This record gives sequence, C-alpha cells and structure tokens, in this order.
Amino acid sequence: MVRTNRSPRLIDVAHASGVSIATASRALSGTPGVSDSVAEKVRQAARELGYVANLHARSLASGSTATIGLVVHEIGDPYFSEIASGVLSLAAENGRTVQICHTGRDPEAEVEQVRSLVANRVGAILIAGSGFVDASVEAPMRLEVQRYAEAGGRVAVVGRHHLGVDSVLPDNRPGGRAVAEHILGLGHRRIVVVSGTLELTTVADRLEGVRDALQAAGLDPGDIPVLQGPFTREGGRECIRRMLADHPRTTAVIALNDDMAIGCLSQLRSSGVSVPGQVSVSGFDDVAVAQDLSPGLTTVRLPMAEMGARALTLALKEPGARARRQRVPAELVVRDSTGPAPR
Amino acid sequence: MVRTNRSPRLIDVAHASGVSIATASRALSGTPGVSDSVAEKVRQAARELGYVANLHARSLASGSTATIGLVVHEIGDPYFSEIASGVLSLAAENGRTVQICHTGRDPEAEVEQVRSLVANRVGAILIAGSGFVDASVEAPMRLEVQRYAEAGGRVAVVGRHHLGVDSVLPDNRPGGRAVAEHILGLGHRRIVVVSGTLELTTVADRLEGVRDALQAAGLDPGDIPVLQGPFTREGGRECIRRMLADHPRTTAVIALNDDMAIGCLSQLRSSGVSVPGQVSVSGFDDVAVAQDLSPGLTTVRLPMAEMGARALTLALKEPGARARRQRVPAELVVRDSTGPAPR
DNA sequence: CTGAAAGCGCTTACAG
DNA sequence: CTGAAAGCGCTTACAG
Repeated sequence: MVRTNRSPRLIDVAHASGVSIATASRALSGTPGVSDSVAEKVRQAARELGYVANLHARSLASGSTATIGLVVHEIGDPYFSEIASGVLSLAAENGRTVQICHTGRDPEAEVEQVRSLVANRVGAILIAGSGFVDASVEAPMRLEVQRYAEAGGRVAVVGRHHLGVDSVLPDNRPGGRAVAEHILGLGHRRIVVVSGTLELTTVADRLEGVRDALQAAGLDPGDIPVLQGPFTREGGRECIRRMLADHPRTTAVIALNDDMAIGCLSQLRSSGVSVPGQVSVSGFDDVAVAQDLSPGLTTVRLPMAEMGARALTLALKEPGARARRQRVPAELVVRDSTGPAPR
Repeated sequence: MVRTNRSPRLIDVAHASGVSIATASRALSGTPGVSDSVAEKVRQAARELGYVANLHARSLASGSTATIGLVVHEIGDPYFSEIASGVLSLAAENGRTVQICHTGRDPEAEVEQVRSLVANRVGAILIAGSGFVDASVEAPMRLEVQRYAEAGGRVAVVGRHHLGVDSVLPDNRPGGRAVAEHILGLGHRRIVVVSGTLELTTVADRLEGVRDALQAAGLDPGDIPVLQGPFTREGGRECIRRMLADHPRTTAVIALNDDMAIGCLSQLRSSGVSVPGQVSVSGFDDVAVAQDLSPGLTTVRLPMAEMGARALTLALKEPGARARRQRVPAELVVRDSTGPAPR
C-alpha cells in the first residue's frame, strides 16, 4: 500500500535503492563504512523521494540533538535581537537549529521557558539578559539549570551571574566608570543617572561603575540623583520629565542603556532642551541605531552579536571542571550627544 | 552533540507511583480516563523526580509537534524582530515553542532553512520577508513548501506572494501611494525615491504605489529618480551621497523602508542638510525607534508584531480549500521629518 | 479505570 | 562493506 500524504521514511529510501535501512542510514548521515557507489545510489533515491530525516526519531535513537535553546527577555529589543543574530549565524554555520523563547523579563516565565527547552531535549541552553541582585529570586531558575546540566545538558549565559554556569560577562562596571569619567572630564557636575530597576545586576553593575568614577573625582556619589523607570525608551522619557521638574539645573544625563537614552533624547527634544548644548546625554550598549540618531549617541559599546556567538561557542565546548567566565570589554564611543558643560 | 539520556523517564515515574506507563502517560498528558487519586499520585511522583516528558519521543509516538518554525531574513533587523516578537508571544500563550532561522536574504539559504524545519517536523512554518518579483527565483522554495503542505504541514507567509499558501499581506502599494501623496501635498516636486533592490516584491509594490500617486498628480513617474542600494541604513546613506552629487536640488526623499530612511537622515545631517527645512524625508514600516528619531520620522505604519501573530493564527487554523489572504492596512504617520517644500 | 503491547522512524552495537 | 535486530521514550488502539 502506498502511503499518501506522508513524508517518505528511511525505509522508503532503503527499498527504492535496494539496501537495508542500516546502510541507508549510514549513507545519509555520512557514517564511514559504506561503499561509494552504494552511498551515491542511496543519496540519489533520497533526493528523488524528497526524503528528509525525521529529527525526532534521530534524536530519540541517538540520544542527542542539534537544537540550541535561546532565552531572551524580549526579542523586539535590539539588545537581544542583536545577541540572537550572533547566535543564529554561528548556529547555522554549525548546522544547528535554534529555538527561541522570550520571557517579558518575568522570572517565572523564564523558568517555564527553560523547562520547555529541557522537554524539547535541546542540546544546549543559552540564557541572555540580566539576572537579579537578589540571588534568591533566581533560585528556581538555578535549580532547573543545574538539573539540566547534571543530566548532561550544556548551559551558557550572557550578562548574568549567579547561575553557576559558563558565562559571557560584559564589563558593565568598567563601562559605567568610563562613561562617567567622560562626562566628568567635560566639566559636568550636575549629573543625573537614568536607570532601570536596581534589582537587575546589569543596572547595579553599571551604576557601581558610575559611582567609582564620581568617587575617584572626589565627589559624593550620594549627591547624584538616580532616576528609575522601565528599562525602555518610554522609561527614559518618563525620567526626563521628572528630571526637568525636580532637577532643572542638570547638565548631563547618564542613561544606563541605549533604549533609555533614546527616550531621553526624544523627551528633551520635545521639551525644547538642546543636546548637547544645554544637556549632554550618554547611553550604554551601542545598539545599531545609536550612530544614526541625531545627535549621534555617545555610549558604551558592547559587541552584542559577538557575545551571543561566544556563549554558543562555550556551550558547544566540553564543560570545564568549573564554570568558565569570559569577560567582554566595554568600549566608550564618543559621538555628538555629549559636550562641554555649559558655564 | 550532547547526550541527554540521564533524565528520568516516564517509566521511572510509573514505577515510583506503582502504575503502568500507559496510566502514567495519561495522567501526565491530561487524557481523561484516569481516577483523580491515581492521577494526583503520578503527578506528585513526576514532580519529585523532576520529570519532563521527552518531546522527541512524544512527537514520534503521537505524530504531532507543538513547535513552530519561523524563517526571517535577519533577526537583528527591527522589522523582523518585531514580527518575531508577535509570533513568540502568541506562541507562548498557546504552549508552543518556536524555532527561528535567518537567511541573510539569500534565497538558497532560505530553502535550506525550510528543509531543516521540515526535518525537525515542526507543526507549522512561518516565512517572513519579501519574495522576489521573478517568481522563478522562488521555484525551489515553492516546491519545498508545497511538498511540506502536502504531507500535512501548515505554512503561512508574511509580506510575500507566489508561494501559494496562506498569507498576511501588508498594503504596500496603498501605503506607498499615501506617503507620496503626503509629500506631493506639501508641494514637493523635485523628489527622489531611495529604494532597495527592485527584485523584491515589497520594494516593487511600494514603488508602484508611489508611482500611482505621481501619475494621479499629473506627473511623469519616469522623471523621478529611483536610487537603489542595500535595503539598510548604510544603503540609505549611500543613496543620499549619490543624491547630493547627482540631484542636488532635491527637496524630498521617499525611502522605501525605515532603515534606509534612518540612514538618509544620518547622512543628511553629516552633510549639513537640514530636515525638513531643506529636504523632507519619509520612511516605511514605522519601526519602534522611528518616533524617537530627531526629527521624528514620517512613515507608513505596519503593525509588525500583529502581522506575525496573524500569520501564526492562520497557520494554527485548519487549512482552507484554497490559500487565504489577509490584507493588513498601512497607515500614514506624519511626524517632523517632512515639511513644506522650500520655495 | 487500568495495563500489555504495538509502533512512531531512526541509530548503532553486533554479527557476518 | 552490509544487514538483522535491539532499542530510544513516548502514545494509543485494544482488551480486560
């Protein structure tokens, strides 16, 4: 009987080429030990039938997968989409497929997504995005990850501590210090930090760097207002409105990511404040669009795509005796959104 | 390839709770016909063991998957990352996982990616991104897609014709017409179109709309230069340099996507040309950052996230007797990058 | 309501 | 170099 409306199976290829499924399997997967002529005959038959191996069956039989799981907070956010781009490109080069989930920055959704990745028996899990300063918030995640790792899964994280796995860690603190030094060097003293929630380690680390610079310049970090809002463009706008109301003499805004900085620029423009004439603005990340803003955004460059690729590279390696950490340098990029403090 | 064969299996759960694997399977998958007390006992045991069902085994046994495949040109591009965001959110709500691949706009890579999705036996494939005016370029893709559909797979595309499957089609032509009418209405006559390659249907359709408007205004579309470059920010910059050299009296630039428009803005600023004072600029898509640019970008809004979600919705439905087409309205959004033609 | 058993489509020792 | 056969971990008719 002819199977209609179904994909051809290995056995169909085997029949068509007059060999056993064992031989057909070897010929198709490139396992050595099949004569060239037979292998070619099998490949030919597979091509004609439009045969594509069922990866579920393959995974089940072989006990391994070529699929990588990637967890991000929000794929629409350029920070994450650039990381994802790096992962997808390198994965394709290695013949691996990538399953992505986003979590909306919800720690619970995150755990659920990891669990679903585990269920899909992905070969490795990559987690991008800040963790929480309060390690206890991450306890369930840590548990899930450890369990997976113990069962032989590989895990790597980007920009995140506390999980006890291989990690790619951008120099958030040195980056924060560098951008603050730049601002101070331009003569600014009435500075405001525009920040996401301090519960995130990324935010806390960057802020710490800013404080390092203030302290080194002989200033009291406690004197610098830290305006908190969502870590988004809208959050940036919101903070500027508060700044204009509560700290009207501010001459420089240090935003802790580019998204917020873009919102700052937008709100300052709407409010008729010139940048950098009256107020300087800096960001953090150097998302692709930062250089095309007007004025071009002074920021701290993080090589997001490369960070994603590096995490994948770590995950594809054999695990080390203990968790590896790769530091990624953060580089200050000075553009037109920062200038000398007005006198 | 990582071995992941040390996780607890269904049979471990069955043993732990003193039932058969059939009963354990039913209890865990929520199939009716298991007494509450037994079901609870099984769930309890599963929880304690940290059991997560092997989806490969499940797929193989049941012949169906909860995984959706999504093909985009470049996930780092906001147009696609916003579509992906819509797909991921809706997928999560439906308990489905998403496998993403990007193709770098290479038709051959595209076919390969679809093939790999088929191999993964995903339940549905979503393809986002322009097709080619020359349908023959897509023949291999069409073949692959048809074969998959005939074998029972579901396919939906976003912004793409020629594939003979369910599609979500933005009103590119009416959108192009709307934005051109806006520019004409402001009195501009020395206009230049900044465009990606005309081989892409998306580009061709938008340009067609622009020409509709020109014609309706009694102008000869042949008189309007169409500068082509990569469909990216860098492409936009490039085109502006050419425009400045070859068409220095231009007063309005109609860019056929936001990325190019952003590049145009950037290059005009570097070249000391004021927008919209000397030259007006419009885009197409309304990516998230468009409203935060300076000046805010006049553009044509496409609800990308919604388009992604709609495609998924189509793919999850039973197939119709013939391919369904959903048109998505394109809405002109006027901001500050366009103004009256200088006299 | 519960279980024994067939089978999903592959891979891979184990023999020849 | 090639094949017969035992699984991989589930689901689901089919019986009881």
